[in-house]
Amino acid sequence: MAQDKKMVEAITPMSVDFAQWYTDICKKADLIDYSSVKGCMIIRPYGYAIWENMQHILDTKFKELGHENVYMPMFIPETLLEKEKDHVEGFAPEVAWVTMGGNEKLTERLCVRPTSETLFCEHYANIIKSYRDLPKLYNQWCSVVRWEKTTRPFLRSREFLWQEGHTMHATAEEAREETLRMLNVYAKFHEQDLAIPVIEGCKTPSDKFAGAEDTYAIEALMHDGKCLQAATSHYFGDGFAKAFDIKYTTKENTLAYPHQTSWGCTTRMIGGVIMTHGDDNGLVLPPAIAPIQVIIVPVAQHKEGVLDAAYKLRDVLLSADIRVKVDDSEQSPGWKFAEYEMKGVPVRIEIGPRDIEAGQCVVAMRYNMEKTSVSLDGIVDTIKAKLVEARDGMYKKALENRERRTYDCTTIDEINEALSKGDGFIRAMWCGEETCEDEVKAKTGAGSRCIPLVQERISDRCVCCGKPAKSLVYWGKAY
RNA sequence: CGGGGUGUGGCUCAGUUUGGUAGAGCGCUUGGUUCGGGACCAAGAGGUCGGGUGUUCGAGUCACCUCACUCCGACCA
Repeated sequence: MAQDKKMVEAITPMSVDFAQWYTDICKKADLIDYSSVKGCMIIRPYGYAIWENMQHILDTKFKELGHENVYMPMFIPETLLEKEKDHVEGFAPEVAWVTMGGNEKLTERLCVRPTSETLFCEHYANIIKSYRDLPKLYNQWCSVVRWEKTTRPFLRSREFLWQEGHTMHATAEEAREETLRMLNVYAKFHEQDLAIPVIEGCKTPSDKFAGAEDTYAIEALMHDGKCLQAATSHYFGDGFAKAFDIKYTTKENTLAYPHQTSWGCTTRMIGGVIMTHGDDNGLVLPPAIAPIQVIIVPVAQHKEGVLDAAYKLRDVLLSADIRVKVDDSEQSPGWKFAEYEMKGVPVRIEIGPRDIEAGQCVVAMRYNMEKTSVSLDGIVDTIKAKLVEARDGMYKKALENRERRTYDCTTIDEINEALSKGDGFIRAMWCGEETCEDEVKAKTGAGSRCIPLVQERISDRCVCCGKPAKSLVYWGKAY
């Protein structure tokens, strides 16, 4: 068996057409189907199970940190959306409107939420009266609508699932801490659970969220060298509080505006997982979010004892809280191998007459396609170790890809030369002027991605104008 | 929103140049043989050709309109 051979003919190879490869995986791994409305996708059970696993990990973490889940309406009256000027200007081009109720024209049109800052603010204005009411740490899981012009499954759909945290704090310091705390939650989730290395950073002023004082984000590098903003966390200061007249009485009996944050991540993360870990045989899922962590494929299952051994093995693993399944369908073993590789199941166990006789089974790892025979004694510990190994191996591979595609540059020419070898992260110094930011993008195609929290000084001069540099910036072509 | 590509059984596509009885492979159903990398044989079911309007004796095929998907740009989670 040649391990480097492409075993699934149905998927367009990455090297031939990365975009096509991506959509092939979305469809062939049964993650999504298209619906009859442009940009609105059907998330199928296998895709949704991935989302549920992501949700569960994050939701648990949010609650540990004191956040409470709520649900806000999906409609925002136009006047409410318009209360914060920058915010409405940022979102107006992509909101969907409801203008009719039944057969009657509404007196005020309703926006289908693109994000819920305004709704939270309206509510907070009603319930925050005293410093004793702070902080307010709310989160909601819902879908939002943004009328995108071009759409792609998970990466850019008109309706997408997400989580939005909205918090209110007595002081700016507290709110700033919260902003970074949640950014870190996202970063850890990506690195630990999704095995995706990320850069934590701050957006440049031109790239900030509409209405935010500071926008932070985590940026990941995909297999093709393009960047993906994987999650964001915003510090709002008291701008919205002022616009929505949210005031509380302090201990000293004075009136003050609270300071606000919001932070979110979306089903786009599934796209990030696909484009970070996937290969020409299909999806490769990190164990933490894989709906099936271990697939057991019985070989010659009609022979006596084979299925029983498979079920027994399943039960042992199940009792150790491993998400495991036996595929006892009538398909051939080869078909099953290919099928679960396409679906990215991290670990496959083959068990047939030869194994049973030897007290063994075959364990195949999805991320590197390695196959080994292991003893059935102590199988739980073996498989647990394999799942850890899968996460670590995937992370290492992704990090190597990022490092291979990260270039330090001090001039525009160097950027262009670096990018001629393939897309990736460009690290270069910046003076802080928007004109330079625009010029870099115009001349190289690489936009500013973020100002990393961990700063280094790779030169004293701006990569564009040559004036004294303020900060190191990551640049790249983005999804 | 600009530029390309594609819409024909569930899926992938041929047929469109030159208008004349709707095709293939895969999948599906049934029966049998198989089973350590997408098995094989036999029989069977399944399509108003994305939608609309027009031209024509006759349209999957020609014209116009429209919708969707997809790729490449600009904008965005």
